[in-house]
Amino acid sequence: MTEPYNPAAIEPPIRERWEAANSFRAPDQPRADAFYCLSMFPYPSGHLHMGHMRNYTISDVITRFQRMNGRPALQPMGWDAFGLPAENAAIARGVSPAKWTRDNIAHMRSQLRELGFAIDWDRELATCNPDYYRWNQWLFLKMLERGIAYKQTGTVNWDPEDQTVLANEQVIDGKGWRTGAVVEKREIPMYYLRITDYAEDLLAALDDLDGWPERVRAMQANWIGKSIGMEIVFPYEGGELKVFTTRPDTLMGATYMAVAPEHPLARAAAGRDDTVAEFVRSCSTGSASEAELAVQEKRGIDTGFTVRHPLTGQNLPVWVANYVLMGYGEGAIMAVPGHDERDFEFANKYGLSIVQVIQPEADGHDYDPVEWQDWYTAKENVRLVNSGDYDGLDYSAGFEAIARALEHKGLGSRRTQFRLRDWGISRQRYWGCPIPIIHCDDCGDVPVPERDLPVMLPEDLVPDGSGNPLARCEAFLACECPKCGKPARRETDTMDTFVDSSWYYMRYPCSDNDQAMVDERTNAWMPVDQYIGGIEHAILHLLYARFWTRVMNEMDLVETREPFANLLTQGMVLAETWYGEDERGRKTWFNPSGVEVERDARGRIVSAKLSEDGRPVQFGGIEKMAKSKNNGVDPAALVAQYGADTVRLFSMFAAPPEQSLEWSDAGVEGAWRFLKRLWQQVHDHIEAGAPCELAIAGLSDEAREMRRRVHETINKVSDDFGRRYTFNTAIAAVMECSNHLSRFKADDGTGLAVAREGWESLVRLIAPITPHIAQALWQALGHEDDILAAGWPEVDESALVQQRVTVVVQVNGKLRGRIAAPPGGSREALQQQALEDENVARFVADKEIRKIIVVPDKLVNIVVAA
RNA sequence: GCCGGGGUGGCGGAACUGGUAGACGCGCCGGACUCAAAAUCCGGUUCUGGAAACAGAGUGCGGGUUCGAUUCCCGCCCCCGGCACCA
Repeated sequence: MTEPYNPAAIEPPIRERWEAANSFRAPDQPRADAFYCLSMFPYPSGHLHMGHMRNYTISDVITRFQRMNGRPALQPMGWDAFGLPAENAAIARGVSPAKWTRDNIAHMRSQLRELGFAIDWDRELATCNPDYYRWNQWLFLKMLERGIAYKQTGTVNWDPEDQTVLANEQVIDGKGWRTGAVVEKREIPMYYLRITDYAEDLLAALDDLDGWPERVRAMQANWIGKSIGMEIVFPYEGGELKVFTTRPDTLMGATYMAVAPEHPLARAAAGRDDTVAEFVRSCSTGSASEAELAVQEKRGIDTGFTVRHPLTGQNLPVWVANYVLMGYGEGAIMAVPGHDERDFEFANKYGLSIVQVIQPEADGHDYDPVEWQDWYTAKENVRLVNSGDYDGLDYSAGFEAIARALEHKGLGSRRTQFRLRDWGISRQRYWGCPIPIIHCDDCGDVPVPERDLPVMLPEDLVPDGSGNPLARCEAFLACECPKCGKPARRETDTMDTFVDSSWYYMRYPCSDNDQAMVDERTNAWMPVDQYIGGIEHAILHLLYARFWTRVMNEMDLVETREPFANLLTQGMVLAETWYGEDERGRKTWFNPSGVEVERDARGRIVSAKLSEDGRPVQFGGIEKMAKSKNNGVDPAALVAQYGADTVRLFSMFAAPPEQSLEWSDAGVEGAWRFLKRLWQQVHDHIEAGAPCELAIAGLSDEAREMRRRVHETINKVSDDFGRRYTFNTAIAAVMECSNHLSRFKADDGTGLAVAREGWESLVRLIAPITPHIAQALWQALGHEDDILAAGWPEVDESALVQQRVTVVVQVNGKLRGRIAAPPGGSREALQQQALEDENVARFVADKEIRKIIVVPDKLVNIVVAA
């Protein structure tokens, strides 16, 4: 009798075996074909959640697949350990962010170990450790020297009650999350990194990133946002107003100017006119986030200033408008309400004049200055009108002629503008990497000398939500000016956590080096062969990492300029939500694990109740696992119940990695059943007796067909793992093949040999997904070695050849029959055979055959007259 | 608002280059085993009609290209991700 599948008994000893043999240690100096497989490192929030579980299973599957194919592989792990949640936990529980974070790391590390991931733990790092963040500081100082880092004012959300800078996330409906006070925008000095100097390169290099999803490249390209246009000068008494436009061809349609509330002209107007001042002030409340700004109502006020049109000399009024962003272009626009939707809306609201300057070449397009139409912004098949000398020109000729006229007058020049802004890295927060700057009354801002690094973050402070505790920590603040030696104060801002995550992958290969940020081992492993992480990081993190790598490359620290050769963006993990309502309609959300569902004969949900007390609950839809809807499923509990392999199997089977994944307890049961069955079937096979040598020549038709299925499966699964990364279909193929193998009658030595080849193949094919059971079965099949070293099954091409193929027959594109034919049959033979099919003949009858389409070995479509 | 993605049975999904829509799994229905239940095994399962053979319909909605469209094109609806201080 076979012992039933018991993961609680088999998994721990197998993990101990791997650990004792140091199986997952990657070499320091890898061979040329070595594979660097990297997952985005987790924020140590407390517990491993399903998103982590999915992410790390994907990278583990890829790592193990590469290892089984003979390539040395590095799969490291670390902790993105600085950040806001630690401060929130500190506020809520009075514990220091350092302790909270380190406890979380310890807990999550043990959770990861229980999942059997092939991680090289010797290289583990945490960004909150001084031996990591000192290199943030070191590189920041290098950037300052090179002018890549600089200081300038920037806008932040300010909570006037707590006297604290708020993250966008902490601003809810324009109010502070803790105080409810109306949030103000504030200008404060900050450090910036000149990512815009790299805009052209970051954009152009996207074309070569063919290992990245097209959608991520598109998002990055749009984010960088290259626009070719002109800088145009509108002169006025005592100055000139500069604007950037992508449509100089519409210059003759400019009827007013609009400047951002922070623009110098707006300030000047506010200084002499209280109404304008009041308006500018009103623009300073509310969130600084762009999404908020984009949906707010367009408002504005006339400054009373006018500027002269550079070509006509006509006076144009200057307005302050809340839809003009100070951070883009010049913070001022020439408004062409006739052909820009935002200007159009604004002009209609405030009664400003609208002039049509574009007209489609085709007839039937009337211009309506009240109702917006899409063609108003057209560049193709249009001519300029109401534009004086430029009438009749098309877009490019108009652009060219107006550009020349402006250049001739010295009132304009061609320019490329990027939407991308420089990266502000200053955060007015405690739990982050200190910015290594000292403020001296005499010498100003002085960089901390390299020999004094790291600037250590005190770890015993407990923030309370108002201000930055560093600003009250005398032990941290007090220092001497490195230049003049007088008493001075440290900078209390810390760095954006995106700095930490911009280079951690270059540190894993050399995480033990206390003399240098990176070393030759980094070059040996970089670039990352496969990077895996959430789609939500498609723009910011990935763009900053690409920028940071370029900077390090130019400092001769690393050889690579692009950090990630291949990118896989995994979807979110979703789950059902269930709620009950009280008399007042307030909802209470219940975890799906405590809900029992009743279904009708079709399988549709009839009703649901709490298993605890039978109270009825309502279905609230499928949503991202989150605390707010209480629909999180704890991977640790499932691992305890089913073992790591079942949880890994389900999370890879339920959806392809790029799509969102719907968690389902019943689906987990299904995965569990499959493993139980596989365990039983392999043991049944072993008990059926010893196979003899596999002699391919004398196989029965059934045995040959069985072998064909096995090798088709090897073919399919290898492609799914190696090229497509569709683990769900790989698993389906293994399941399908195991269904056939278990039914295959292997009653003699030859049959057993075919079955043995099949089971040994399947066990290895599933090993990257469910490594523990695969290892146990591999040993049961008589192998002593680690399955990682067992090699990947090879396809026997000769086994794939089919005796007969099924060809479908359509009449007018509708399926009417199937015929079996020898492969490689001629068109004529297939046509003939198709027409002889009884059902096909019924539909063709005596109708006139117009055409017959034949796709060899696949399909015949007979087109007949209606 | 802007940028990107998605929508296929009761459910998760498959169909990779325009060629059998629904692989695989869940759920449900029926059967076997059992005193019974669980577990396990066998069969069925897109919808409508039909005992069946088979026929008609069907991939968010409306149109188009094609011998043939889940796949390509145009218009629309809904859902999700990002929007620079959540990570």
